[in-house]
Amino acid sequence: MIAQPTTARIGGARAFTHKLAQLVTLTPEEITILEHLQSTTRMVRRNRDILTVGQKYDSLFILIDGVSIRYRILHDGRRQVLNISLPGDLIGFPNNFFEKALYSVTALTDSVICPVPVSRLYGLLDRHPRLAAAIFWSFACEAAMYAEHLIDVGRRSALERIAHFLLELFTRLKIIGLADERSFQMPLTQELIADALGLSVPHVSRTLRQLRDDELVSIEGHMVTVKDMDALSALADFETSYLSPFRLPGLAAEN
Amino acid sequence: MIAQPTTARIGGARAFTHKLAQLVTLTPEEITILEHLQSTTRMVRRNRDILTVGQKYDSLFILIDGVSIRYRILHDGRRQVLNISLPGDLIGFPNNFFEKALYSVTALTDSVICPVPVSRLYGLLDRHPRLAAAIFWSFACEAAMYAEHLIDVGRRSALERIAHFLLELFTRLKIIGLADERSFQMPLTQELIADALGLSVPHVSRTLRQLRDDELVSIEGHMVTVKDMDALSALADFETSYLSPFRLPGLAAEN
DNA sequence: CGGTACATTGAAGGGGCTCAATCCACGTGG
DNA sequence: CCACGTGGATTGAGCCCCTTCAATGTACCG
Repeated sequence: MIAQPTTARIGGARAFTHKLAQLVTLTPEEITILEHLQSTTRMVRRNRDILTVGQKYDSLFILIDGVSIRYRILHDGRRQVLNISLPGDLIGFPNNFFEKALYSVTALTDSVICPVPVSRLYGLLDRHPRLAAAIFWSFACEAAMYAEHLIDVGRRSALERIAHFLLELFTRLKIIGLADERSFQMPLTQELIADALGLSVPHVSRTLRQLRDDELVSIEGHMVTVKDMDALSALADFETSYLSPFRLPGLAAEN
Repeated sequence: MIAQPTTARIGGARAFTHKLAQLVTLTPEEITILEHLQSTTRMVRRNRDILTVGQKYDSLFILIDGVSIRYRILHDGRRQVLNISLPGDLIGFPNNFFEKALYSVTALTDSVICPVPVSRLYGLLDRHPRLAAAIFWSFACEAAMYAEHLIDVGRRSALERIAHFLLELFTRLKIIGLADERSFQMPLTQELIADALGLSVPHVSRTLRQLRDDELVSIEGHMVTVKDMDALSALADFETSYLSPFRLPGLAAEN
């Protein structure tokens, strides 16, 4: 009833630059640097690892195109999806700051990524602090998503949880121009939604049905449409401020 | 049976410097800078906010002494504790990177904090990149704790969850010198443990009893002793690598 | 000595799980 | 063009882990 990852790509080459540009007014020079950062890309096939747990990495990756998940599998096979990366997201935090990657990251669709050596980032720290700070902010934003995710699984009912999940995904897709006014393509299977939200697959199915029965959303194929944004937001205790730009303290755009 | 926050302080004035020193070999100059950073401290009473949701902040805070929690309360009163800060931890990430603080942080014990203006941090970026990177790493470590926390509430049973929680707390306290070889003082009430792990208070109580009955831990007053580290770690799927220092890519200590 | 805050224990109920069958869409090959 | 295989979604029955509600116990404190 919902979705399965297809080979169709989701994303756009300018998502990363576009996201940072919302944070600080980029100078032409900075834009050039960013574009240059993204000049060498790599293709990753669906279901292949972008990062593998236990490996050592010296680069972060900008996800140019595609959808990927970071996850952990417990000894008995239970899986927890930790987060979902969309085009324009940075992959590898906090993995790359440890001796060995703590989690695997797998591409759900054929994807395009762009490696960014960490040494290069440290170079940015020096010479382009505003860019570095903007990247820094994107980590803060990711941490905020973690927090909301934690509230989801810790204290929200299945119905609230899925409502919140749909709204967050919708909002993130909209920010990068991959959602319509009120609808979007669901990039995840119900099994992945279950593993992200700490639910079982049958219960995800039942809960989605209830959201439809309550006329809060409609689902046709992979297309999810928010029918009553206010009611859904109220149900989920959702508000967008943790996803949208915001400010860089001490770093007002000088121009 | 377990704990309640007392007025007794937990912590030590050098915890923050000490933690960073484990990351990079600090030069005397860098140590001086760090100590200078922590020169002006502030007292916060038990049950007072260190940060309040919705407020605007231009500083991070180093927690010198005491224990605090970051949390969110939903409209109907359910609470999710997002993380627990111990002496030496930085408070205010990611809160201070948004226009308004997303969550409140409350002191559980009388605490000593030290404000660090964000502009000061950006100054560090420039002139002392190794220090800045070490601080940066502490954010990565916090993100890793978020991830483990998410696995706790998403995919671990109550027993596994509490086992993991105890081990993480034990390990963190040990790193800052506030735990013995196999035991530590529990700084949280069962209600706080419940709200951190997405459980009810009675079930926390029952589950702790089971851990005692199974001879995995013993609890006497506030004192928690790990009786069988291996069994407890196996139960919880716990290993310390996400908590302990590790490496700063591209930033080997030059001396 | 009574009050407050926290912990413990029990009984009953429910939300979500497990297990299992069925259904459906789609792609592939004969 | 159809048969079949596969991955995913749906639905149902029964159960269990954990919750809720409520009472009791206990330490500490003014």
